[in-house]
Amino acid sequence: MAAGRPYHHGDLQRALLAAAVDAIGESGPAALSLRDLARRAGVSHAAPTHHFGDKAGLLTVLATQGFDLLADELSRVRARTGDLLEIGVGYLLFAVHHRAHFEVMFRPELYRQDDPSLVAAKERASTELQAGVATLAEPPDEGPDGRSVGLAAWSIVHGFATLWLSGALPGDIGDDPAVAGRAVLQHLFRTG
Amino acid sequence: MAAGRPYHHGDLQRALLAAAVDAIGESGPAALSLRDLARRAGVSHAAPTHHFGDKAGLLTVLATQGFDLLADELSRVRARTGDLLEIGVGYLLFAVHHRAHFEVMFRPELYRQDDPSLVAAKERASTELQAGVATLAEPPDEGPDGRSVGLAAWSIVHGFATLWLSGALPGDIGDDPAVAGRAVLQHLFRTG
DNA sequence: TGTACATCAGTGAACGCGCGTTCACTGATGTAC
DNA sequence: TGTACATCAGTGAACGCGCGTTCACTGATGTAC
Repeated sequence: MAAGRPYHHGDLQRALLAAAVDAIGESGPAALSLRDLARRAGVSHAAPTHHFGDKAGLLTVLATQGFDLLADELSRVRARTGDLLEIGVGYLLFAVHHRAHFEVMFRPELYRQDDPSLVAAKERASTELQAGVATLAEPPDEGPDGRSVGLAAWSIVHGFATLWLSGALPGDIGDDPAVAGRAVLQHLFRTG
Repeated sequence: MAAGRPYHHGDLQRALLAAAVDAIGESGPAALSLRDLARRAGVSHAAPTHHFGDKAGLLTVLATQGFDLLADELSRVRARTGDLLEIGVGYLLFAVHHRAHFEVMFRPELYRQDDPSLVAAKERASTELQAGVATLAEPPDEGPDGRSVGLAAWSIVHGFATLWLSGALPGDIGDDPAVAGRAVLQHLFRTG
């Protein structure tokens, strides 16, 4: 196999994305540099340009992947449990297990918000979230702000995930985000 | 007054912090450079080092200011209304009106988390938040996770603020965060 | 009221670094015939 | 089955840029006597 490193990498695009996940995990998305990714992938520093054009191009792909992964995860949990609380926990676990993706997804200034694949992936995730809210046994009162229940669900779950990732939560909250999250989320979701 | 720019600035520390707020508002905290701040303050590029040492030093001061401002704001709203929903709206408005401070506060990798002034300011804000939760008419059930009500309140408010700032919320939500926020927060806080 | 001196605040030149981008190139692969 | 050629993927040298940091310096201020 590794007979002196072939000229062609074979799967450089994927390798660079994986390197980006590692690098973001270490120093955050803003500190990302294409030269560093090339180094991690064992490739010349000009190679990434070939695949992504520039940093925003790479992060657009990463964000798109992220929204797709999130939509998949939410869909899976909904099919399995049909329970909004568990869908919320799924969102939380996605943020913790795909931290790099999650951080990029919610810093839209880092990528191309009008990219068609990105827009599509974002809509898939958004649709999934709404479908989750619709599982509530007691549907929200209708009217102009009927959707505010969905925004409340999204807010509490997103807020807990963000606070967890930033390390702002009390130190004795434990290290299992699912357990800690469920205890918190039930205060909103117990109505469902 | 401005007779040919005096050698001494007079209040450079404050001027640099104000410049930092502007710069962060434009490009986020990660893109901050001390040389840029010096330029904005009309001072040589080596001057900031004199006051803050390095970038983390400056951001530590900014984060400390932020936690102090937040504690002040929460305290004021609590004294005026005694209502957790309004305290939540106060938190939201702080995030929107002091966006640069807020963004730095919740990216602890950017500053010195063990700085004594910072720790003190953070504790003030945290204490205020707890006092706010204590205004709930119906106190939460006690036991090991009695504090989870407070974490739920913090999560929903922090999540809505974060989503608002990142532009992730639906476009037709309007441009008044207090109105939009109140509609969402009441789903959690109506019990109080 | 005056003088001497210490301290403080800001200057500007210099350095080395990592970055993104460009460019002519070369090695590898795939396809037409 | 073989050959020619187009296309694609990656190279490595070069460039200019903004950055943080260091350093000897100078202008301004405050204080002791």
